[in-house]
Amino acid sequence: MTKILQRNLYREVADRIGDLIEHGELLPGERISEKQLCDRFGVSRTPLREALKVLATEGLIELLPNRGARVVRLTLKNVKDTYDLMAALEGLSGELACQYISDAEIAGIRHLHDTMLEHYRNRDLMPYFQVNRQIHESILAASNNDVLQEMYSNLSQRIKRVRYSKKMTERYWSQAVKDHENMMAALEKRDSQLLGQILRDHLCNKIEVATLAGVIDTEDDKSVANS
Amino acid sequence: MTKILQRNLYREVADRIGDLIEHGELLPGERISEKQLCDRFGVSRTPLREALKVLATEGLIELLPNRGARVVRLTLKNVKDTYDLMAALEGLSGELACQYISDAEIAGIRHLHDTMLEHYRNRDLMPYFQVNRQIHESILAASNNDVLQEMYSNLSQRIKRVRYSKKMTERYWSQAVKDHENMMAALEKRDSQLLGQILRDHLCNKIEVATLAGVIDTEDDKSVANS
DNA sequence: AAAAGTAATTATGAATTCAATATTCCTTTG
DNA sequence: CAAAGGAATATTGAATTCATAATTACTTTT
Repeated sequence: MTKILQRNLYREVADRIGDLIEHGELLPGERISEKQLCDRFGVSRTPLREALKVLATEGLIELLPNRGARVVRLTLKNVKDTYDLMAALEGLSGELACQYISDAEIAGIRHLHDTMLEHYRNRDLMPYFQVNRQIHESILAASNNDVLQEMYSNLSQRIKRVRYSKKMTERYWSQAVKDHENMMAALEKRDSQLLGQILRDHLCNKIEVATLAGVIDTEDDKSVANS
Repeated sequence: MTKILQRNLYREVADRIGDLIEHGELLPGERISEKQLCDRFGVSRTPLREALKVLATEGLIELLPNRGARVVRLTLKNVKDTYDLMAALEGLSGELACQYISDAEIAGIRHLHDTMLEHYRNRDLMPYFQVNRQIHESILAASNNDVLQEMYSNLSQRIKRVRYSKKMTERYWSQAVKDHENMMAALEKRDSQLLGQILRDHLCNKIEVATLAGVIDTEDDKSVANS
């Protein structure tokens, strides 16, 4: 059932440019020079330009006619909009998961959940986040909706580079854990409406938005004055 | 506030290929010949291939390495998945719209609603659908979430070509109209939770899926046997 | 010296060319 | 006569080339 991954050069290049953006080697608002990237990757302009077009449709860069491309500058509103959307998608994933998930899968998620609680008790932030993500991904996978998963991963991609801000107040954290307790209960009862509701309201997302205000691109970084 | 629409050649070509797919001039599973389309549009292969890459990202075609491209074959599950997702997005659009919508905008939608009822009373199916769509689009626009709107229109694009099936049983139709009455009421009260719920459950979508079974691409049309 | 205008340079947009892979058609063999 | 093998053809993948628009550097003028 493993998908045949087609390795076109353009896709390879697009992924690597995506990495550069994610890791901050290409900065928001920064002009992307074709020649520079061609030299860097050792490819000609043809596949590189194809990659840029794809990245533009994926929402990571924007194309300025006759003036090249630049990394999309994420505004606070933009990120907030994206999180709202992702919350809705998570809600749907929960509803659908309840319909399709197997006992074994639930058991797997229960295990992740318990592991996460352990990390919470030890206040191990990074492992907590990692398992947390695995839980959400497991539910998404159990949703049995390919289109949903595709969309979610696209949105996730877009905001990856600002998602590192992992500050977490005790108050928010304990609430997030409570949410997860409720999620787990709803999932084990296969209560699709309830799980959907919890996931839509799960404030994990809102927390991040709240803590993001300082991280988001300001208006005056690498941008060139445009007419 | 009107966006400067960039008119790259590749984007133009992508749109026109999209039209060909929508109108059934390129059939699902059909092999897309680059040369043929180049001649048709009078462009070279460079912008055409860029267009194909973009269309693949948008989910309208699929690229087979070294074997060209072909129109995505929509399965019933695929369409169902897409509708589920769109319903979730509509729900979100309703929730958000309640927060941001102005009295004037509500009045506008009320007017559309009354017009739609008139078409329903006269059993004018096409005008009914048209105004119906306008209502949903107005709510979406009032959501004030650009990312949401972008995603929705992409999904909409994908299934456009099977969305023509406009059969409608009396029973379903009257239920859809009732849904709309409730929507209108929720919107005028700005009850975001309620409107969200109604839109998620609005069976307009499910109707179409139900009537689609016969329209969807079968497994044996234009496809070439692949190893 | 600052601003405006113009030439030179550079970067992008698109077509063409070259290389590699797949497909077709024909021949050969069991 | 069917199936397998191989040459010829066509198609795709990627680099190069040509054309056009934008940017920069320089000159001129006030």
